[in-house]
Amino acid sequence: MQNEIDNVDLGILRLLQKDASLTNKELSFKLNKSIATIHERIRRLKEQGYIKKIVAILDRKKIDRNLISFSQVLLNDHTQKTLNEFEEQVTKFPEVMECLQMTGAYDFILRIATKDMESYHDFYRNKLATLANITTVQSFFVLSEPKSETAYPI
Amino acid sequence: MQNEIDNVDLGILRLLQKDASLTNKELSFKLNKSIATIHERIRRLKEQGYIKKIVAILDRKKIDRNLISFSQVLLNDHTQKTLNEFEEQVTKFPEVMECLQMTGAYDFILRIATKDMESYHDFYRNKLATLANITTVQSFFVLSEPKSETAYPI
DNA sequence: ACTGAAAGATAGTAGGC
DNA sequence: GCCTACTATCTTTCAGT
Repeated sequence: MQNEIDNVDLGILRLLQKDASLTNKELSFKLNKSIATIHERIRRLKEQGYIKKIVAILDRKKIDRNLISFSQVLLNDHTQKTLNEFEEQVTKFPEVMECLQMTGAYDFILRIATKDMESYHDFYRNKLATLANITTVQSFFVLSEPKSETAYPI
Repeated sequence: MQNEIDNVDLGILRLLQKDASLTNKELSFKLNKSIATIHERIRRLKEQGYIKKIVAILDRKKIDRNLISFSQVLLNDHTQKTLNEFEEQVTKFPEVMECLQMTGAYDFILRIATKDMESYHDFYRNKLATLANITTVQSFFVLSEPKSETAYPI
């Protein structure tokens, strides 16, 4: 079993990133391969970890997540212990959709989804700000989303 | 047709956000409803826009997107024309996965996915920096991803 | 609104090229 | 590695409650 990827695999990944509800039959037509071939390719792409998961993307406004905040966090120090503790605790908060350790002036960027500014404030005061070793938190809020993609162009 | 959502709908959304390859049969078992009911609920959730799309999430490192940058962009002015032009042009770049207009010191945050620092540099010099009306670009790079979720806890 | 069952479509498997 | 053909399973529809 080789670990290289060809144009058929790329085509499958390209299409499934945009719409994973496409059937093998539809893929086989678009990519000029038999259904069985498509089936086997998808099995391999999952097995080899190219496809991590298939998920439903929801309209966040419909489920009352109207406010997205990006919060840049600076910690007091950067010992293994402090970093691990912060990560462990902050990733437990359901409001935190994303926690990324970054280069630059701040240590982490958090993407935080809440119902509105009031619930963000509540999260900030009663959850985020209670964590140990935080020096600074700088928050920005999303005004509009001209582009938001999960699909990598490949 | 009512636009309210009940516990069965919530259960479906909760499960499909995590794994949209679940069959109606599996959902019907987990939620104690008939297959036909699940089927009808999902149809409605799509029709009403709760479920925007079903997508495959890829492992970006497997497809050679090893570097993620967050770039904060400040524009020269904030006329309708300048904002629209910037949005229109920056969203066309395939490297730009996300373009968010923000409150605060900067106007936009971009999430940029490239192969490595060299290809980021190429993008920056030959694409992003060529756009009109940019005052400042401040970029940070992802070191690690302690948490990265597409599923809202509901 | 929910259900069970029928009909049609798709996924998954196996054997041959 | 790709295909056709087969079987199991799933989706989709619909009459009945």
